[in-house]
Amino acid sequence: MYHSQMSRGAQSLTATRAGGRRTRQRRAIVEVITEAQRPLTSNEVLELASQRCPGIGIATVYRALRSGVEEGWLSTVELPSQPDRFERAGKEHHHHFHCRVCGLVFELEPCELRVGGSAPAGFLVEEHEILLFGRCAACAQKRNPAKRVGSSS
Amino acid sequence: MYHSQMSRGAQSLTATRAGGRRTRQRRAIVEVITEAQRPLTSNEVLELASQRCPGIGIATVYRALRSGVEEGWLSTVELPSQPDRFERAGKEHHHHFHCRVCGLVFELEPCELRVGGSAPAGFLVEEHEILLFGRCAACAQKRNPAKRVGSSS
DNA sequence: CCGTTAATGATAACGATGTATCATTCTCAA
DNA sequence: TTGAGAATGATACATCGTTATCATTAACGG
Repeated sequence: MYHSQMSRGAQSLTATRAGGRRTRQRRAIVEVITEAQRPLTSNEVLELASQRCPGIGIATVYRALRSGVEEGWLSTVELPSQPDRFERAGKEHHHHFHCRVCGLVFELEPCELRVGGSAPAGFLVEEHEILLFGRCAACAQKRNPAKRVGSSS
Repeated sequence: MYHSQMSRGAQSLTATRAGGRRTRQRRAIVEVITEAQRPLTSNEVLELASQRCPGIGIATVYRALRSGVEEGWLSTVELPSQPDRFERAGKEHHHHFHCRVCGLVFELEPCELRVGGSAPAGFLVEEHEILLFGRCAACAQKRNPAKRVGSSS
């Protein structure tokens, strides 16, 4: 083990491949995010990825999410008083619906609203965010009976 | 000091006044929030109230904010990745503008948008929130020269 | 196959926000 | 005026989401 090729892999390659090594963990993470039809929290990613890749750790999830955002294929969905969620980047401009019953966040149809004019004079609107809160279809159905509208007692 | 009225204030009054005792601190807190034309964070409240009431502590601010919300005269303004802000309750339905330069949050004009239809079928929209991000008038003006729009180098 | 070294997983540490504790001060009804 | 106890201020503590540390594992170019 101590001859000729000691200096083999030394400083040979400079481009280790954009996106890093293809590990089971990273593949699982990319898959669950791609297949989810809604933005996922780090914990949701962990749980889903664990099914395909048992033993995967939360640190790995955070690392993959962070580099995904840096590499540009992931985008962060921030809602008030909620942990960050992540979805694939590059979709059409859209907003989200937060179900207060099950806590899931859903994507809404692409948004063509122009809100520039709603700010006071002199204000420069660079971006807008619209959030809807309520019950998703599943939860609205489940809870409907309990939600009767004020018939006397 | 140890006669007749030992049992005076014992369990005499049940109604200590809704809203509690009128202290300098609470008065200062209510004043700064009332006078501010925008929602304030706990720290902003602390700083502003400190001017009228030197030595006031952050715990007092948090306590007053919490009971203000419980009593109903204060409402919480939550934006993504931001600490809670507080404004007087009871205003017309409105939204907020978050200046990315100075970080201040401003109230927008009352909102008459109806967004019920934008959710998928079966979804029940109970509330909506609109956020604008950009530069407030002051910051837009200050930074304008630096913001030139892509004239070659 | 081999070695370099990036990636992993367990977990400690972190920063931010907010709450609990507790001795002291101050309000306010009597 | 008085005193019960609400409110205060200093600060310890709790929580949450996330990042850093570090020894171990494993991807992959040669």
